[in-house]
Amino acid sequence: MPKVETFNRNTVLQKATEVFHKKGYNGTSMQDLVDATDLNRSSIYNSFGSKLNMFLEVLSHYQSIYGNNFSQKLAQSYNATEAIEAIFDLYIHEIINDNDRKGCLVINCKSEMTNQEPLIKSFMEKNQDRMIAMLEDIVTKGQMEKIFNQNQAASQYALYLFSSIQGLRMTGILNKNENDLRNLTRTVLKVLY
Amino acid sequence: MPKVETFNRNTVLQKATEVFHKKGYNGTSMQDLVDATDLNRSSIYNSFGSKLNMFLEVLSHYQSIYGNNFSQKLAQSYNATEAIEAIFDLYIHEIINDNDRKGCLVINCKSEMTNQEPLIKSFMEKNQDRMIAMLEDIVTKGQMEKIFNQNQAASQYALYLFSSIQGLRMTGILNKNENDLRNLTRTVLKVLY
DNA sequence: TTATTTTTGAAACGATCATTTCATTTATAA
DNA sequence: TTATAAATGAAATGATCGTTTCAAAAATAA
Repeated sequence: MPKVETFNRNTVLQKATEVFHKKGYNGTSMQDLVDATDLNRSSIYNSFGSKLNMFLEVLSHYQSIYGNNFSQKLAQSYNATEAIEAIFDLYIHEIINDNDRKGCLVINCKSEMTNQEPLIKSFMEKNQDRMIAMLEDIVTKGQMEKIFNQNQAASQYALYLFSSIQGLRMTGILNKNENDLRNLTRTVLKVLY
Repeated sequence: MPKVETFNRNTVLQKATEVFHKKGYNGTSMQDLVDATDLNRSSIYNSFGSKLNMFLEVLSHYQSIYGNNFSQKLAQSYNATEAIEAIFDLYIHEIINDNDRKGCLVINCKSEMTNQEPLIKSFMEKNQDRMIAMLEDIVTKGQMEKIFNQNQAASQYALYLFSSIQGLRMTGILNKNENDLRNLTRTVLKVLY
């Protein structure tokens, strides 16, 4: 019966992600999205409902890609040290490859919209919970393996690492010196040992 | 000859700061600024030139207030430990009092505009240099006083602290638990000793 | 082929965007 | 008081905002 959706939803989301990432939510116009996605204005509204709704899908899409990268790296690591280093390594690469200094889409959105859009706020809360749970998992394993010390509860170290990642990502917007970033990471992780 | 500027420029900047802080640069309209400052549209353009120009003045204003707070705290501290703790303490209070989760005006702006506005980018570079210089100063003193270790150069520790502050400020948008934040700060500073 | 359902294109919606214009008001210096 | 120059108010600028509308095109199932 129906004419089926012709465009590839992931491709469209990828294009939309690039625009939102570059210009931010408020800096992106619907015309920008029409131009970037090669979709008709009506098709966007048919498929995504509104600009905010499309952005929320973009966020989830971006998050799931990140999540997959994490899972892949974590699966490859033999112990907690490798795991945590793999994660920071991933961010350092992200920073160095971010030539136009866009920063992190999620962090940018957190600072732009958390206090304005309830749906964004709850996305950020879930994101934070998820990140901290993952980090706490790694720390707990490291502590059980006696690789990490027990000076702090795993949950506290997880919050510390979560905070450090956000700091690293913000710092990396202007400082892309790999030595600096690796040194910074070493300093952050030192407290665990 | 001339009629002199009647409004108080600092008061106007303060009002404008509140709006930009709450809504971000792209989220703030000239109408918002007219409403908030009780200034006429023409007067704003006469006195500030453009929205971007007014925002740049707002940033400087905000920065100078912060700078004064820093100087005051630093003058009151007897050694490097007290100095660095005073700074983190200042941010923790800032976070806890930020009831509507606006975050830090400068950090928000860094993530929103660094890749879009050259004038903002250079402001952020200067801001980073200034912050790191201040932190390096404290670390150097702490190292000379043998309070801090010498495992890393003062400049590297300064970058680490700068990064940690940004992380703390971003984390504080959603997590306002004072125990968590103090614990986080302790963990950050532990590496110095 | 035909009926059905969705996508598409183009135009239009009213609202709002940052900025400009200009005549009027206001306050100063002479 | 009078000449001068800036501040002010109100309206208008053209562009762009997010969103809606609707007839035409397209693709499927029968």
